[in-house]
Amino acid sequence: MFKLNRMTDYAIVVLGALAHRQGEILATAQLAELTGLNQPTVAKVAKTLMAADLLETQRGVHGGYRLAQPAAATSLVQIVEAMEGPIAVNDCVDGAQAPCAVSNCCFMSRNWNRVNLAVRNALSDVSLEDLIDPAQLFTPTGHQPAADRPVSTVPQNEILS
Amino acid sequence: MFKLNRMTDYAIVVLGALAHRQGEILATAQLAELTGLNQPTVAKVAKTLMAADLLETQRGVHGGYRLAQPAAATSLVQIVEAMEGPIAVNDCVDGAQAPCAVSNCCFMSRNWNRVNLAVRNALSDVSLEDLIDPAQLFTPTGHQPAADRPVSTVPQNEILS
DNA sequence: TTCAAACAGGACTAAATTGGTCTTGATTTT
DNA sequence: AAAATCAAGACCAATTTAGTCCTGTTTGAA
Repeated sequence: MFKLNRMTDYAIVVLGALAHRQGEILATAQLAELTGLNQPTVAKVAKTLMAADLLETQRGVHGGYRLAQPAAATSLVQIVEAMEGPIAVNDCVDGAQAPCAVSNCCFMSRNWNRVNLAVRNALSDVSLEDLIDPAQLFTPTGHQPAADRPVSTVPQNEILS
Repeated sequence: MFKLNRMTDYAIVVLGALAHRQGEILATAQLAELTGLNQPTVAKVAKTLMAADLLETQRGVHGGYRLAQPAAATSLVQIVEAMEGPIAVNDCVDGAQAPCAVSNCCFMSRNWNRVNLAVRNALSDVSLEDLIDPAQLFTPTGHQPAADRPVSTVPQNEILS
């Protein structure tokens, strides 16, 4: 558990593709080709990332998206919070807009904040630049768009080890 | 996001009630009364906690549940993993039973493991004992079982501050 | 011995969330 | 003016989660 949404996963891949071609403006169709995602999905992800100021847009014929800041300046916490909202293991912490669903909230608030902070710190320690190391990724031949669940065709052991 | 399931929230409350009456065997009906949850829900939570060896059971007429270990020895990470399975922000880490849903897995594995470890450490720093400080909680009068969404009636400011 | 209280282990349904697609409109370049 | 592209949001399908229920088994007491 504590799993990221699929959309966050997509966002990382899309941002990774853009980081790899830093400065270039890429249309959603190009991004779809590079990442193996469907174009509408890329568009949806890009819109969410736009709202968080992680992307810049250019509309019109040769429009598309580009990173709003250098890859080294974008941390995982920004990406995750852009896609999933503020980090909060339950409703009792930080913003605390909702009242406690059950009773554990009130007397646990301090501990929950500690947990949240640790998660945030871990995520902010990883930058987008850290993720695009193997440069051979994000080449169209390396991926094939699949109908419902695009899967990387890059051999795992080659990179992991 | 990164939010805990409702069931995990319930588990914490149930364990808190048991911790507060350490050693005593409480039936699900009693736990329901103490926590403001419905009895079937308490039963379900207890079964899950049993499977994780966090509770001991006594069957039969005067049966019920009791903590399997002292509250100080039970950490949040045990509770969370009991209810939600192993901590893994995505499928690329630790067990890694599933192949990468998208391509970010392979080259991010190291970073994801770092994040997971930080989350686990944060959760293991908080024990069940830390949670039952305000002893006046878990008195039947302090809660009223609600139909669908039991809400604590304890004034927040009194404890939080 | 019998009965009732309690847990064991699932199956099952309903609700909520998430993922993915589509449509209509605005903007920009050619 | 037309085509390519993003903007914004509605919408449906799939998945996950929450909650309930049913049929057993175990245990203590009458």
